Amino acid sequence: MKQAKKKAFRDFITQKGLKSTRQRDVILDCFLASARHISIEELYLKLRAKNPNIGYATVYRTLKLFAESGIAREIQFGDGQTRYEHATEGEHHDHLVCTRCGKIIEFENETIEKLQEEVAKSHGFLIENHKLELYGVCSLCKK
Amino acid sequence: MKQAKKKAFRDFITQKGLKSTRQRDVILDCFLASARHISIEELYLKLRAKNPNIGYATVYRTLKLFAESGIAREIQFGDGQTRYEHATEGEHHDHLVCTRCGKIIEFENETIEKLQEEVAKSHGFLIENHKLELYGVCSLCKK
DNA sequence: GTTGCTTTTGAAAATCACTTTCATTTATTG
DNA sequence: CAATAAATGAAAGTGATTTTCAAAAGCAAC
Ligand SMILES: [Mn+2]
Ligand SMILES: [Mn+2]
Ligand SMILES: [Zn+2]
Ligand SMILES: [Zn+2]
Repeated sequence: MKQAKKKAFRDFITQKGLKSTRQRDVILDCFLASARHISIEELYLKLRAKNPNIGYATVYRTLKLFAESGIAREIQFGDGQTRYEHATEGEHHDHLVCTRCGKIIEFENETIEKLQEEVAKSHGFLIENHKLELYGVCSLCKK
Repeated sequence: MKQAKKKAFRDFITQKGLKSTRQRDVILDCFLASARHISIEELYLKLRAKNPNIGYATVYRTLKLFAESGIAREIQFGDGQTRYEHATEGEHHDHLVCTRCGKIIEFENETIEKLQEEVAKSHGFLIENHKLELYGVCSLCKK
């Protein structure tokens, strides 16, 4: 899993004629070792702990590269911070977000996806991507 | 329709012990006379045309009040600008957004909504609200 | 209507999340 | 080893939104 992503990113770097740098390696390792849906700030702080002089801009730039290479996906949950999650080629899921504790659950629902296609078709639209987020209270916070 | 919203906002103002001001009236009229999904900047410019000294901050503050009172809903289509749309108590719809021309189509799909509830239930979640946006190419832009 | 107390307003400054700039450092290629 | 092109980090810049604060309304209660 992690090795596959590392290889995918190395390939991306090579094929684009970019350079392999110590920073990119460190950021990739840290990202892959992190929980899903990490914010840039969170990742940056985690990185700074072991690499006190890594630049803020470098983290931003590198995460964009991860997304471009397909190993990460950028997500916005509307709290003003961009988050990145691990992505895998051809995989897709949507999110349940607890508005109390911030817990995030991922889910896939084939039927919903099909219905989305139908809605789009009925309006002559060709879907490129979509965003489905369910906000509410998780089982623990319901107490 | 418009009268109902005006009354709803007046009631909100009264019940909250807020004041009725010329600015709030003007902004409400302009908002109600505008197309759906208007950005704050757009509304501000429209307002300035007839009220050259209305403040930027006042428009921001007032739109938040509209949302709080239930007559408007804040939406983010990921272009970095907050938009507001007319909202009606008990009504809900989702969006199809053209990534080429910006066209927005509203739709409702009962089946999708029911399936969302099922997904939430299966994870012990209680949904408070949700966001479903389908991004793609509209029929005109497909040419 | 005047007074007195609050809330609201507008202009400007501040904030926040990012993005750009640019001089310096680093990776890669011959 | 150069030579060269890309990457980095610190700091400045952006753009949307928010806050600050002194002046200007609202809204009672006289
Ligand atoms: Mn996810
Ligand atoms: Mn709408
Ligand atoms: Zn929770
Ligand atoms: Zn279009």
